[in-house]
Amino acid sequence: MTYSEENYLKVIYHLSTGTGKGITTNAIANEMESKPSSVTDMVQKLAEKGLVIYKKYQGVSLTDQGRFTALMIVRKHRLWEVFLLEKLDFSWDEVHDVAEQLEHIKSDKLTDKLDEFLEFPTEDPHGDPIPDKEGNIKKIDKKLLSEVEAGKKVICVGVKDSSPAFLQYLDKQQIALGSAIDIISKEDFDMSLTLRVNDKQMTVSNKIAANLFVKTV
Amino acid sequence: MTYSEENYLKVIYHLSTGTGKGITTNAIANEMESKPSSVTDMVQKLAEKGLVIYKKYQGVSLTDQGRFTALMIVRKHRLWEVFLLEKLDFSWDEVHDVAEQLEHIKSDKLTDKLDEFLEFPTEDPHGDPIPDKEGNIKKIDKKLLSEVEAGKKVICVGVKDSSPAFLQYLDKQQIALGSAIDIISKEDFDMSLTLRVNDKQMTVSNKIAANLFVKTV
DNA sequence: GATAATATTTAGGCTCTCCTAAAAAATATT
DNA sequence: AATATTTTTTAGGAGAGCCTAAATATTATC
Repeated sequence: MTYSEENYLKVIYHLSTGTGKGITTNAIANEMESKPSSVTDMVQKLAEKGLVIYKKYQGVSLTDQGRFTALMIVRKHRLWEVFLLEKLDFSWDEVHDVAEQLEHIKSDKLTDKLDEFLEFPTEDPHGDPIPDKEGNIKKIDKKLLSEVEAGKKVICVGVKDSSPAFLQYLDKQQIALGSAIDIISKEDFDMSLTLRVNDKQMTVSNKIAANLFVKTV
Repeated sequence: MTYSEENYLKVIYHLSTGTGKGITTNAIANEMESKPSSVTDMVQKLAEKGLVIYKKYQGVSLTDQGRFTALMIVRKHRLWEVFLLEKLDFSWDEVHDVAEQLEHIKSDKLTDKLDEFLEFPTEDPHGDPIPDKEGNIKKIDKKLLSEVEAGKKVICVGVKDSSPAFLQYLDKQQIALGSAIDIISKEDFDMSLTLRVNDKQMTVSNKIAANLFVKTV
């Protein structure tokens, strides 16, 4: 399994969650920042190896074997993120890029020992669940802040966008995993929200709210 | 800097220690388990990038920039070895292969934070010195056990061969870094040695003795 | 349902890193 | 010193993974 093949499987996995349909060539190319023709090439190769199901013009989906492989990469990525944050004092906006490299290290023993060293975490620093070594992954009950109606009290449980820019914004606003958020009002015109977080009132745009996962309490 | 380029620099670095002369194409090919013609290709590429000095048929040597790059790879390799052994309970014969992958992770922050997390170790689990971030590497006073005369008392400070087979042999004989060894006698016929280690007497072949670094006390 | 727009695939090419086989240089042998 | 042997380089090619441009299929629009 090459570095590149692993990245394709991971991207297909991420695009698949939620959709039962085939993932389009264009969607993959966008996510990989490559070209559709490159995707077609690779997808055909992955299909020959039995990792994806692919019919011309019909999009692609993971086989059981492909999904398991993808889950093991996601597992490694998220375990390393926990390691970087908890043991090496990285901030949550710094962990992703390094984990992107570390996720490709091949050693089952390393992965399992790391898991043990971290005391079997179930979520990464962005609130995403960590698959276990059998590929089981817990489903986290969450919705986007933008989808909750005004008046509700919620708790921040994750982020959709984990780019440094967004994560640094959250740090600046002192919003972290576990933060309690009161939704005071919603502005119909631009869907912006007025919130109370840490006893402080603030207004956030719809774009912010559409990238923050919360659970209602 | 690609994975492959880094491996070439590392191999050239290791073959260079001790020799002031150019490293031959064949020596590199042997070490890399590849072909001399492949080495010629890569060495020309590294020379264009200013990482090695190369004249046809004259062998190759590292430039300052090439040596520094190699030292940073060695630094990462040895730090990861310490991590695997001390934090994840790997045994000393298991660390090398995984460190071989981890040494290519690119993040200065990661390397330096790892160094700090491990409390700035100066040697790896095989007794080899760890370069600091400026590329300084301490010279360890050591000689091969096979070169010490009978009657001397020495302490094990490292291994030349770090293959699992050899390291497992040492474990079995309860020889570790720091072990005190009395050289009782040397057999002229086959250069085997009779030793006392941990109050136990044993005989080791010249091949063993020629792969164990010791310092005299 | 025909045509326009979009998405996808194919064809052919490029770079990287490796290879084999042949040529050239260096070294060893007589 | 001339020849044989070994080492090294060159030439040409293969597979991976990417690209652009062109062809083809699908979907949207009238």
